Amino acid sequence: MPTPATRDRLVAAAQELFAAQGVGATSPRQVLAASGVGQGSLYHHFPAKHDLAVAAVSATADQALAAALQELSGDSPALGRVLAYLERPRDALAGCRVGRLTSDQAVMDDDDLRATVRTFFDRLVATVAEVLTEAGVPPDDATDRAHAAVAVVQGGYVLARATGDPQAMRAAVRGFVTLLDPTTRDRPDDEESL
Amino acid sequence: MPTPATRDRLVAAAQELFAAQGVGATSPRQVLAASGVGQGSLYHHFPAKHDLAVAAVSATADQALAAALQELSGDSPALGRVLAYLERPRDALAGCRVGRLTSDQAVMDDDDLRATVRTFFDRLVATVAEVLTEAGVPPDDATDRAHAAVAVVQGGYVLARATGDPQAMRAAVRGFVTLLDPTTRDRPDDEESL
DNA sequence: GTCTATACAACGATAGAC
DNA sequence: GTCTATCGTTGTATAGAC
Repeated sequence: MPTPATRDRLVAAAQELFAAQGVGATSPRQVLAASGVGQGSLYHHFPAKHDLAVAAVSATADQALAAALQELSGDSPALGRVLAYLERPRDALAGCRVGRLTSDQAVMDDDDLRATVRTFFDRLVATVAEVLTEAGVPPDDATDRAHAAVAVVQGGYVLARATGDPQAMRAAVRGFVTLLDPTTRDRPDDEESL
Repeated sequence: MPTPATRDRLVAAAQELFAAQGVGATSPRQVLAASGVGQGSLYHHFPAKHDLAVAAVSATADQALAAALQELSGDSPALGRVLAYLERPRDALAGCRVGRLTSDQAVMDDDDLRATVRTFFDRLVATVAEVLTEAGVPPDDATDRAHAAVAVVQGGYVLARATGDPQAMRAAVRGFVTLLDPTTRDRPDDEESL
């Protein structure tokens, strides 16, 4: 299909709008305007808003999960990979594109969308737990710490958005990392330090 | 004023609806229906939805902050007070009434509402940091760990809602607590254990 | 497959009687 | 101070020509 892929333009526009304002707060009309497509085309490709939302949210979750799994895999030391995931530079003020969906009523009321969000976090936490186990943490502790690690990042987004300060997320991560791996205390901060 | 306080009924109904569905997703009409008040009464007390939202969100934030500060103050050992805050039983699937507002576009687009949310978290984090300092943690670490503690709770809400499992929040808190205070490892779990 | 035009409900807000 | 009735706009979705 050599077509300019109207469908892909719609999905991409929906992903951006969903990330910026949430699913429930984004209207099909806005997606049309942002993508430059006509009314009928949208409803040709996606019979209802639900169908567009499923396509866009799935794409966003897939992309986010792939990025995280990328960081968590590899041959470098296991604990270092977890630290890399925790300390990855993030657009803290924008919030997590997947995590934010948990307070979007339009998402939680839709079985398909809720399942997508659930799968993302189930896999993310399970992977972090595996890597921590590989790092020598006992399995039970690894599961709890994996939950804590993912929660610190998600909560860091909340704090950063609430206070309007991206440093709030960095402080939260730092507070957790220095407990998880005390040897990081004397390490130079390798991120932008503004 | 011996009146049945129509205004209070409106604010209370708005608080519940905001907690359940968010601010942007709640219409004045729903507040009317839930409170049993007439159209004109709402707009008599609150000229616009913004005014009702400010009253309801402020009340919710005030109540939530008072509850947290209550737990964090007192004469018991400082570290124990932080643990009490972290481990307090929470309705994890409902989400944080204040934290969830950070992904509500209607809130973030309103200067007054955003300021209310910000003040809540600024004060909460500052108080946790003070108590940690009182517990003997160096000031810099105390600030980072306070951010981490509040973030773990907020992220615990996200995980619990995402997975549909209240235990996800408990796992996240446990993962953080055992790092923050290793002596808690051998402690019996004093909460309801499903 | 894409477009313009339109339908119908719910939104936030106002008017004006009581 | 409270009510019912209504306004103009935007939401989701459909109709039907091209």
